[in-house]
Amino acid sequence: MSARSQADIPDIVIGRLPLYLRALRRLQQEGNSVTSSHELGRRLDISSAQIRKDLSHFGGFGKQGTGYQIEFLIDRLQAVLQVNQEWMVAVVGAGNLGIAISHYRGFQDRGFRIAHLFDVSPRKIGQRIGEFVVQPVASMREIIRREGIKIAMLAVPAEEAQTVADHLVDAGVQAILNYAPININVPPHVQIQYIDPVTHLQHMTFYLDG
Amino acid sequence: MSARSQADIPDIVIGRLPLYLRALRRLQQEGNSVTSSHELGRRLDISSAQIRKDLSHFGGFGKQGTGYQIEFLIDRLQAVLQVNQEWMVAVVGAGNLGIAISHYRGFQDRGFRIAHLFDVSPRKIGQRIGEFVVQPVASMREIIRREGIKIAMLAVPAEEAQTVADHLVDAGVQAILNYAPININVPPHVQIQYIDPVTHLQHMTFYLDG
DNA sequence: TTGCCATTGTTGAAAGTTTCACAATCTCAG
DNA sequence: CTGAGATTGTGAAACTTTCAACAATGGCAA
Repeated sequence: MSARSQADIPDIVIGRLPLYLRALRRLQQEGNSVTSSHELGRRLDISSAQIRKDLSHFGGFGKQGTGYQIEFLIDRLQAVLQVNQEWMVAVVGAGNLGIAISHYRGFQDRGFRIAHLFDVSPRKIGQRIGEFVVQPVASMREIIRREGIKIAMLAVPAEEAQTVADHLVDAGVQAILNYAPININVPPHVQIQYIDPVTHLQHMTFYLDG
Repeated sequence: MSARSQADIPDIVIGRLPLYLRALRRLQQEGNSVTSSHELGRRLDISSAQIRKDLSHFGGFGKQGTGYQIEFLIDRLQAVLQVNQEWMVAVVGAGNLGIAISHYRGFQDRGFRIAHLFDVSPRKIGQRIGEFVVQPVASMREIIRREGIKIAMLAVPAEEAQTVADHLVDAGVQAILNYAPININVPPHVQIQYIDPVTHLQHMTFYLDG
């Protein structure tokens, strides 16, 4: 991992912080104000020692004998992950998936807001999808530049993913969440993550009998 | 990981096999018939040594001096992952996400076929979604049992995910891909994997400047 | 056939990650 | 105030994963 590697914390630790955050918000919703590494661990199926060690990278957030103040810990983790602000996100691809993403209400309160939905197809451009009007990929670069958008979600066919990613990077995007079932190459200063349900399914079928 | 741990191969290795498979199919589509650990590694951003070591767990698939026959390697990996057959999959939740999943054409040729789409809402039951008619969750157990379905995708609200998962396990499902943004607990003989785009986004924002 | 180049499979070392175990410290009841 | 019980933060140990290096081997050209 590159760039801001804040005091050299392992990437694998960073990857668990969103899970802690998600579980903490749930605990809070359920009416709790305090929790412990044991309780969190039980819920997440992660050892309590691991949770304590992960959190200790960022300072002593807990209190011996008592545990962690949920609200305080949520605040600190949001600050660490920089999701105590709202990031604008561009979605590219207005097929079934892009449309489902655009309708999803779950980004809002976790630090993200979809700002634009792009597609190449003349059939789709101009169409209204929820609160968005599909915009042409041709104007993507200028819009992303102008609005300083740093994050994009890629929901285009595999064949187009690399090309679109190149355009996004050129426009200044620094983080891409790629839903296309293909690996894409980006410069080292750009973050990339993948979502491909089939890889998860294939991982699980290894263990099934029959 | 539990159950069939075929000669004790690390789970992290199993998790990479679907990526190898995906890249190999792409290489094949592009007209290649042979590849090497270096070429695969370059595409996947994984070291060639790692790829050779991973593959060596399952036997010597390559030839010194030449590399790997793509078609042969695809066959072997599909056999290892047990995706040289077609698994029936049940989708639970006919919201935007469940609908997008049901329309997705990308499962077919990678070992999976969506067999049913379930929902609780009377408004949705009976509705036609692509090639499926939404069926009541009430009849889920019987259908899954009868047809011997082993895999389910969960696209219901977080609040209902644990309950639905319990029903699925009770019905005999052995692998669950959970799209709800919440951790769920299942017995050790059941595989579970998660897809939550927000956790990926939050992972990446850690590294962004600003 | 020989020699050169490419590439695998494998070993052992290095790097990274998780777990253990416990002193330090906090809370609370008596 | 004291002692019991709970829980954190952490250094060291155990374990896992990745990487580097290279002998062995195959293909091919001359």
